Amino acid sequence: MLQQTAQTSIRRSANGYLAGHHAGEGHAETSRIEVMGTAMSFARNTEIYGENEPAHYFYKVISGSVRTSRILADGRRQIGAFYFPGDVFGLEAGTEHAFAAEAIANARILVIRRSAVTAAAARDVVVAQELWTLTGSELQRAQGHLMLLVKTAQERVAGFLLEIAARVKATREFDLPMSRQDIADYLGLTIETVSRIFTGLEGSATIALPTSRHVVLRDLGALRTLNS
Amino acid sequence: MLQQTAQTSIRRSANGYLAGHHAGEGHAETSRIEVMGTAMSFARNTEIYGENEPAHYFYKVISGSVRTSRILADGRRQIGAFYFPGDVFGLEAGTEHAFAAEAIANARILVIRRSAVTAAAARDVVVAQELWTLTGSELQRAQGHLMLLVKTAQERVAGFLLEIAARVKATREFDLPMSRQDIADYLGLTIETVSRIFTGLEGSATIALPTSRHVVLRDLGALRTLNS
DNA sequence: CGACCATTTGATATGGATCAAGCGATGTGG
DNA sequence: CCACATCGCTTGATCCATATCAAATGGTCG
Repeated sequence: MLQQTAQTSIRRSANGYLAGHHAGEGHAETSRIEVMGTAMSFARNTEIYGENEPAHYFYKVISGSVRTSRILADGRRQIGAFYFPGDVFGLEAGTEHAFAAEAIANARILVIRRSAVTAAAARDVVVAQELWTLTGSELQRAQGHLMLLVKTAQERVAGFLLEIAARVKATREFDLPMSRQDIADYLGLTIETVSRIFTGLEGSATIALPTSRHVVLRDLGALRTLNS
Repeated sequence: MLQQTAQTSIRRSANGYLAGHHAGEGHAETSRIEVMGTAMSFARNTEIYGENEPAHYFYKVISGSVRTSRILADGRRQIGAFYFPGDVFGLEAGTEHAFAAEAIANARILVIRRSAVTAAAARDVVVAQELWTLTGSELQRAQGHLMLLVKTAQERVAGFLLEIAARVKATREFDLPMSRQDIADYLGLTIETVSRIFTGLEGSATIALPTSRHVVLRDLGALRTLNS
C-alpha cells in the first residue's frame, strides 16, 4: 500500500499540468502525460508497491533508482527491471501489478493517478499514443531480457554492463546503484557467479572496478563481443 | 518479406469491417480493431516476418499456430511466444520486429495494415484502448516468461504444460503443435532435457503421452505444485 | 575499535548440457 | 507391398558450467 510505506514524505505538486521531463535532467522530450502528479520520496529498500496490489498509479522516476521483482513461494526472486531517472514504470495494463517495486537507492518518484491518465487518453489521442508507446518499449525490454535464457553467465554479465551503461547514459564509467544480489536476481545467476565474472573481466582488463559499485568499461569491443 | 513467402495464398476479405472473432471459434469478445484485413495461408515452418523487418502489419491467428523467435549469431535460438487461434501478434511498438514469426503448423493468418489500425486509433478511443490492452497482455506474458530464469527444468516444463493447456483452452488433454526443439528453445533447455522430463512426468503418472505430441494432464495438482 | 553487511575467494557438488546411439513413425522409390 | 532413408523423439554415458557451502576480506557506521 502506498499509504503505508514508511519514511515517505509527500509533497503535492502544483495543481496543474506537469511536463513529463523533470527539472535538472535535461531530457529533451516533452511528455504529454500531463497530469496531476505527486512527488514522493522512498528510502532505500522500501516498497513502492507490492506484487498483486491493485494498480492505481503510474510512476516516473525523478531521482534515485527502482527495481521491480517477483518472488516465488520458496523465496527465489526474479528482478524484472531496473528504472532510472526519466523512466516510467508500473504501467502494466492489468488491474494488478504483476511485480513489486522497491527503491534501490533513496528515490523521488512522481506518482500519477492511473485514472487521470486513462481519462486524458480518452480525450487526447496523443496521450493514448504515448501510453501505447511506453508499454511497447517496456515490452521490448522484457523481450530483450528473455534472451538471457540462451546466454552464458559471462554473456549475461557483459550484456548487463552494456545495458546499464546505456540506461544511465554513460559511455565508459558509472556507478551501479544495485547490489550484487540484485544483479544476480536480474540475470538468473548467483551472487558468487556474478562476483567471479566481475573479477574475471577485471583480470582480462575488460573492465575496472575502482570500488565494487563503480565500473569502468575499458574494452567496449570485448564486452560487445561477449554480448553476442 | 511478406510478399516473398513461398506457398502463401492470398484471399482478400470483404472490404468491410471485420469482427475480431473468427468463424467457428465461439469467442464472445468482439474486437474493435475493425479494419480491412487480408487472410493469408502459411505452410508449416514458413516465415511470416523476419527479425528486424519493418513492422508494417499486425497479425491475428485464424487457425494453426505460430511461434516468434530470435536467433543469436552462433545459432542459439530463443522462442518468444507461441500464438494460437484468436491471438494477435506482431504488435511491438517499435518500427521493426524484434522477433521473427513462423507458422508452426499450416496456418491462416489475418494480416492487418498497421497504418490502418493506428489511423483508426487516432479516430476511435476504443481502438486505441484495445491496442494498449493487447500490448499490455503481451507484456504480462513476457514478464511471466521471464520467471523461467529462476525455475528448474522440471518447473519450466510443468509450467509450460499448464500454460499451453490454458492457451488452447483445454483442461486435461490437448495436442502440442510444436516440436520438442521448439519447446526446448522456449524454455531455455535442450531437447534431451525436455524429453527426459516428459518421460519422468509420465513415470510419476502426472501426465500421459499417448503419442509424443498428445498430452493428457492426469494430475493437475502435481503440475501446479511443480509450477511453484 | 568492534559489529555488521556486502563482496570476494575457495572447495566441492550437481543439474542440465553434450555426445552418442537406438527407436519408432512416416514417407519414398523400386 | 516392402526395403530403406529420414525425421523426430527417447535413452544412455559422461562432462562441465554454475550452484552450493564455507570462510576470508573489506568497507561503513556507531
